[in-house]
Amino acid sequence: MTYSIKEVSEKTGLSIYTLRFYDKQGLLPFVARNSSGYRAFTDGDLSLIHTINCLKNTGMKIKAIRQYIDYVMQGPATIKQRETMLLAHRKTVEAEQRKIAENLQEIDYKLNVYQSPDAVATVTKEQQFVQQEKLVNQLPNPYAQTILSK
Amino acid sequence: MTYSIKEVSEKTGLSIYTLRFYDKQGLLPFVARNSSGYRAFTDGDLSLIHTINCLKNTGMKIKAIRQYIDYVMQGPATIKQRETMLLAHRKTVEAEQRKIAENLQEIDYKLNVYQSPDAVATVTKEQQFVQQEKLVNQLPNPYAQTILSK
DNA sequence: GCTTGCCCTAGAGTGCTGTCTAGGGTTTAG
DNA sequence: CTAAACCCTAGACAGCACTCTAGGGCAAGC
Repeated sequence: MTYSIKEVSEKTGLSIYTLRFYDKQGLLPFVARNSSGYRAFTDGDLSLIHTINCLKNTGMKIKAIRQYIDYVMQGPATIKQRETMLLAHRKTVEAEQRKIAENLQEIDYKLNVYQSPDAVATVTKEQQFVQQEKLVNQLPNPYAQTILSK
Repeated sequence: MTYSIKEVSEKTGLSIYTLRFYDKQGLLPFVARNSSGYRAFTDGDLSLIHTINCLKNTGMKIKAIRQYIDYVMQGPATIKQRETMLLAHRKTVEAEQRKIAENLQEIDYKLNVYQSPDAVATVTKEQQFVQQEKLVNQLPNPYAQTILSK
């Protein structure tokens, strides 16, 4: 049993365009063609596409994914290289995750300000401060309202 | 005290090109100009650029960041809208984080296979399986080595 | 007054990842 | 036999976020 590109598109959520694009980029060298030149996807192919999707979803570049797939196509001899690649990738993904978490914390800090009962006072004070800075340096005030008490 | 674009570039890690690009995109309407037409960044401006950076680092699109900055420029009246935006953004970032974590788990599964003492056997068996699939469906075998023990 | 090292704008170019179009072949049901 | 619904390729186009170039202004030191 094999699947057409449309069926694979529905199974994976990748558009037909994307599947053909990936093929063009050398990500799907394992997909065979039938006698009419149509792509005939097997279950094993789907499993590999799933792996490609995981790598893509974690931010790996297409060029790097192609490198990984190339290793897969060369068989068991490249297990060590694959391990090295995936370890390095995991490391970068984890670093990226940490960075995002940190930035999210700063956003949460902003949110706390906005959700506090003193939000208006805090924000007004901040705006006064930046307007004061512009004033001191003889710069135009770019803000909508001028809020400068005394 | 104000900062030149070069100083801000060094402080923030954003290239001068990127800072000017952000300005062109309407992300820096708060940055004033001195008498020579040069951008004069204040400390308050740096703080806002920091916020922009947090939003960008968590994947917010420039267009959405501009919307947020527009709210900031309108003063305390838009606190509610800012809160709504940041809450929605936090939700999408958290969803994205979860998705990445899930995909990373699948990559870890692959890594476990590669790191196991039976790695060669497992990978060989997988390759035999996919080659068998191709054979059964009368498709060419795209793999480097044919490993098909009876 | 001239070189050096900044600053500016407008707009072209790049890299990546798709997405779509044009032109054409195949398969199946009526 | 033909219409509908698939499939194919090559290559154009798009969206995003920069990155760079060309052409020119300003400020400080020699």
